[in-house]
Order: sequence, then structure tokens, then C-alpha cells
Amino acid sequence: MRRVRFAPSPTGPLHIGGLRTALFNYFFTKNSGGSFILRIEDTDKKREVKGADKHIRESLSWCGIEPDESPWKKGLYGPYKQSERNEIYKSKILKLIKMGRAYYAFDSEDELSNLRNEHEKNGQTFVYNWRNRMKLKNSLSLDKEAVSELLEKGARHVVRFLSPSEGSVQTIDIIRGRSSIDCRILDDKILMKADGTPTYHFANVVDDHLMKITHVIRGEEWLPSLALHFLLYDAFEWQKPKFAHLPLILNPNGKGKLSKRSGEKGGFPVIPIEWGGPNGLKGFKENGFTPSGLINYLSTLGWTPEENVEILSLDELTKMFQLENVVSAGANFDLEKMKWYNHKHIQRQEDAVLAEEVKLLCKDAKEIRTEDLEAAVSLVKERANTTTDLWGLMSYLFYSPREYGEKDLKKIKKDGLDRICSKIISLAKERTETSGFLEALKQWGDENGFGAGQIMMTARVVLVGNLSGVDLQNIVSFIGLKDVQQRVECFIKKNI
RNA sequence: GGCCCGUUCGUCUAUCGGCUAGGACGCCAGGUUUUCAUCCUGGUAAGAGGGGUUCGAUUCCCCUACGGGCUACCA
Repeated sequence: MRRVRFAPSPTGPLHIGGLRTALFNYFFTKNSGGSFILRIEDTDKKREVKGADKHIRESLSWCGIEPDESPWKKGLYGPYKQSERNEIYKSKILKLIKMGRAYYAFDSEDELSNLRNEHEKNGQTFVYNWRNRMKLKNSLSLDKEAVSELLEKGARHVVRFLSPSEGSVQTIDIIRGRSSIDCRILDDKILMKADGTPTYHFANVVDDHLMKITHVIRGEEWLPSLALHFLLYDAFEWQKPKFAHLPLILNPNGKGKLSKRSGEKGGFPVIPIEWGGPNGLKGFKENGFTPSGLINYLSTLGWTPEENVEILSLDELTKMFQLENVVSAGANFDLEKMKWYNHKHIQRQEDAVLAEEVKLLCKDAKEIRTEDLEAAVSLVKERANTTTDLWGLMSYLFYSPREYGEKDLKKIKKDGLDRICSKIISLAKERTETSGFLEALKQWGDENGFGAGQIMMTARVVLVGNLSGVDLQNIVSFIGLKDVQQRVECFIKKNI
């Protein structure tokens, strides 16, 4: 049984890079009926941002992803917040020290950063590993009494991993295949910080093991530390999960990881839903994107379904997903394509759902009867790229034109405009139903020397305000004869 | 600087040694809609460069270039 985890750090709102990682984890595990675990990696309390964990949870939920185990839905292997697991890490680190695979280090941060600067000045790189560790203050270089004394005194210290000074680590990644890393270039990574909390590397390995994670699917930024993680599993003699490192989502121009900044520049959101915290941000939701559209687009960044299909739901994507088919190169974010996916998903969406969305998005729409709104939505939804487009595409179905397009007005201001207008009014008065209205008007035009084009254009500008919008007969049927009459009268008053 | 990963149309990608290099977005043209949009049809456009290996390389290997990531008591 597959068990995967999405393990974000609550340092801010969930961005779509993180969401894509969560998505691929979800596809992969649900495709075989496995479990999806949400673990909050809040070991660094300094960087934690209030409300971020909530934003992560709600973003996933908006996309239709409900974790099987999480801080909010307990499972067998909790707690699912790392800050609540400190006793576990403490006991595990002691074990590692006892086994001689980790050691205490007493160097201060200042001392180390000075060393780094000095080395850099001489064109060298300082690495805390076999090259230097015996020259520094740690339980390897100091004698036993000195170490115990320091520990008893409560001297500030960290715990470092004793990385091998020879040999190599053979790593394997589902997407990238095998790789060999020379141990001599590894450094003695800090496993436990001076405040007694673990670093990512340690907590992550311990938790993945304890939570029985079978597959670690995470961003490419973790690739350089894969060797360390392999060594940690081996040190504990734990069975390793399988690893897959996903390519990054890059800015539209391919320069750098997708960032908030480039989103602002390119006029697109980088988070699924609104972030109300400090430095509030709008999300895809608020910009009129549907979760299914977002998911569908994100799934194409680094992966494509084998068949020639484009528009797919969460369930369909889950069925088709193949981790091995994920590519290894980074993908540039493309707003145009995102919009196209959204467009297709809006066309597929039910009228009632879209009508509800319009109500949320637009004050004016709230006053309109739900059935009318739904009817209008069904007329215009095939034209919308985002749900925020919807109201603009259909408002003329509820309100008379406030102004008339200048160019379009010119086109219809010909001899006989007043006659056509009066005919529309008289037709609206004498007819009892809307069906066949336009046919009747066209026929009259035919008999009186007006081309169908002139008739149609005139009626459209008079009723809509410009030369755009859905089928004219549909408009007449929707607004009704009385409204038709009123709109023409209003037009005459303003323009003739 | 060091280490790691990557490089096919403008963009997302297919190809797993036989290629007239396929699809999608975008763009362009035509059709439908007597409007606009949708929709349909067609077109445009690509394997970074240089060496190998091979009968044959986009595909395998090496070098270079370019891009990205990591290099924190952040994750």
C-alpha cells in the first residue's frame, strides 16, 4: 500500500509550485488506493507565519484534496506537526550519537561564519567535514572529559552528522535514475539545532520512516541533499522509501523559480486562494479560475497523459498519472495556456455552480433571481475564460445599455433608423410571445427595403449597446417584449 | 567559486537508435455565427554547439555553452 506525504513548511501561503507537488503525490497514491498524508514541517519557529498552515489546508481542500492523515484528521502515526514531535527527534538523535554516527559541536555561528568568510577571501570554500572537523570544537576533537563538562554546563551546541570521509553514495530516483555522489564533498550537516529542534534533514527522515512513507515525491530543490538522506537511513539501518524529485515551475521567461514578484509583473496569481495574512494576496480563485482548471493545467507542467487528451478532471488525471513519465526539466509558467484550460473547464461546469460563483464575485448579480442567473450563465459560459468574465458577458441581459459604442452607432445611423426603431416597438406591442420575433422583423425589413444586415445590426446596438453578444433572438427571448420596447424607447430618447 | 540537475517549435510536451520529428497553447488564414466570442478546418514554427560510438543519431558517451537548483543552527 502506497503512503505518500506532502510536507510543506508554514512560512507563508501555499504557492502553486507546492500545490503541484501535492497534486502529483495525490495522483500517484490515489491511483492505487494509497494514503495521502499532510505533515506540517514547522521546526523553524522563527520563520513560521501565523495562518499559513490553515491556508495550506484550505488551498488543498479547494482543489478537492482531502488528506487521509493530517494535523486536523488524526491517523495512526501522529502527531502530524513536527513541532509536536520533539521528544521523538531527541530520542532518535541520542541513538545516532550512541552509534557514533553523529556528534556534538560547540562552535558558535559567528566563529563559523568568520571561517567561511576567511576561506572565501582566499578563494577557498570552508566545509565542515573530514577536512576541518578535527580543527574545530566538537566531541570528536575534544577529549571526553572536556565534552562532558561542556554538556553538563549546558554549553550551547548542535548535533552534526558524521559524514563518511571516503566512498560514495549510490542514489536512485524514479524520475532521474541512478547517480553516484562522492562522500568527500558532503558536509557534516546539522541535525539538531542549538535550541534543541531538528533541522529539515533529520526530522524529515525520522518522520518519513516512522510514518511508513513508501514514496517521497518532492521538489527538485532537495536533490542535492538526497545523498545525505540516504546516509541517514543507512545509519539507522532503516529501509529507504523510493524517491522522486519533481522539476521546478519557473517564471514565464524561464529565469528562476516562479515567484510572487513575477506573478505581479505578469498579472497572474501564484497561490490557489486568497491569502489574508500580512501582505495579502489574491489567488487563482479570486481571479476567476476554477480548481479543476488549475489542477488540469498544473498537471501538464512536467507530465502529459499518454493519450491525446487535454481536458481532464481530478479523477481522470489520477487514473492516468504515471510517475515514471514525469520529465526532469523545469517548466515555464504560461498564463495563456492556463486561461485556455480554465476556459474549457468553465464550459464543462454546471450552470448552477457558475451562477453561484457570479453571485460571490459581483454585487449586482446578488439581486437577480437564481434561475434567471443560471439561464443567463448557460447562454454565455462558452465564451468565458474566467468566472470573473461571466458577469461582463451577460450584464446586458439584465440591464439596458447605459451607453452606446460610438463606432457601432455610426454603422447603424442611416436613413430609416427611426422607422426600424418604431417597427421594433410596434412589433413588441402587438406580439404575444417572443418566439419568431426576429423573423418577423427581418420579414418587415425585406418588404420595406432594409437588408437583413442593417436590421440585425440596428436591433443589436439598440438592445445591447454595441455589436457583440449572444444570438439576438436569444436575447429577445431572455429579456422579453416589454423590455425590448423599453430599450428601444430609451435608445430613441438618447440618440434620435 | 564548489557541487548537483537540466537543454526538442515562442510556451507545455511526444519520440525510449530508423524522422516526411507528432499533439496542445499562442499566432496567422479560411469556414460557421448576417455581430462579437465560441466552434470547426488548415497553416506557421523545434531536438543549443562541437566531438565521438554506430550502417544510421533528437535518442547512447564526452566536452563546451547556456539555464536552473543547492551551497544556513531555512525548508
